[in-house]
Amino acid sequence: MAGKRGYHHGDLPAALIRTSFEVLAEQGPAAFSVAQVARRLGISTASPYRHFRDRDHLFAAVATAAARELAEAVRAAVDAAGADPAERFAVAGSAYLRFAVGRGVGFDVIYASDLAALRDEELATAGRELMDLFTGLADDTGERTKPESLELVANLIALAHGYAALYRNGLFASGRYRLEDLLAQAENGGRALAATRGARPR
Amino acid sequence: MAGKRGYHHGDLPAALIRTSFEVLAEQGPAAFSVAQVARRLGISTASPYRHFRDRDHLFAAVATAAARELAEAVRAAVDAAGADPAERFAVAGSAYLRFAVGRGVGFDVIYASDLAALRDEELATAGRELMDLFTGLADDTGERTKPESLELVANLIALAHGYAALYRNGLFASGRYRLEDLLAQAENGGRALAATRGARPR
DNA sequence: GTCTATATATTGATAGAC
DNA sequence: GTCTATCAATATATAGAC
Repeated sequence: MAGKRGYHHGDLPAALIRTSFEVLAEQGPAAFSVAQVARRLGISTASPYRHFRDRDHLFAAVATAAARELAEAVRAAVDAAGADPAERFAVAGSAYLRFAVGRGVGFDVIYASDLAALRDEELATAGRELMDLFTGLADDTGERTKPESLELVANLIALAHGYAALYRNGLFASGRYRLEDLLAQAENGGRALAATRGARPR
Repeated sequence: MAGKRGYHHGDLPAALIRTSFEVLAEQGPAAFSVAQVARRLGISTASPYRHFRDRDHLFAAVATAAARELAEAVRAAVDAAGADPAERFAVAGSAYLRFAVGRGVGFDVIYASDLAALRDEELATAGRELMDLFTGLADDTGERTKPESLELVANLIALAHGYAALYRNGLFASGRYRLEDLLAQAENGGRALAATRGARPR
């Protein structure tokens, strides 16, 4: 397959998304560029525009894939965590952290305000399902009103995302911090958050 | 002062730092550029290089100023919060969030790994004092070993920074979230974190 | 469907005039 | 100490050949 001379790809759109993840993992969202992705694939900088209208449309496709993969990673981690709701909730936070660091993509990309303007249906759906996953885990931790559940989710996401952001560049990037330790800390934080009001049905 | 023809400034270095804050507040660290700062000040793009060796040295000066102002903002908020240690700790988190959103600068800039290579003594000192402030507040919340205190600080910072990052771009940037609500949520989160093991001397 | 070539914009940084 | 002018990178995006 793809044995002819010149530059070919069985599935360039898929290859573009895959390579975009590589760039994001190594340099983060801010440094992401269509040109760099094209260069890595050994294709011209014009080729991506045959498949994605512009930078943002490629980015949206990457964000959609990321939302799905993140949801899958969280589900897997939670399933492996046992039955205790607070534990499952806490593990969801560390799974987020691990994914965001490893892939260079987090909620900042998946829910980026720039991408919201695109009104991409697939991305919106993937994003909604991802949020539903987290709110479901929060609901299981105790009797809560809907706003209380949402606040709990927001706190967990903020905690995990903050760790990820500061690990990539900032306070925890100095080399004095090991990711494994931060994962454990984020889990402890998640447990503390889950322990607030109503954690166990009264 | 500065009444002569042509472009003058009583204190261009200070004006560069001030204007840098404006750019950061409006566009964030990723979009920060020397050229844009110069444009805003109505000076040539060459002028800043008379006062700062390069982009990173200007950035370091901004980060230093930010570290000091942030420490001041946290101190003021904490002083206004009363005597309860857990409350003071929680308020420090929301003060961080408010500052990071308003100024466009947080621990990602102040402790940026790029700037660490500069070995700027003033920045290092300001950064250390900022961390000491937070660890002091954490220590007051209960009997803790040093690693436990550091973990508590890390959790608070991550929580607050995550909110700030996602408010600027991401989950909370959609317009459906009000900053005041997020500030309250971050404070609740801070209280939950402070309530972990040893929050009150046993 | 991919390429070459190009137009346009922005950036960081320097040399040299005033 | 500020300016004009300039260079080299790098980016997005398009037109047209193959």
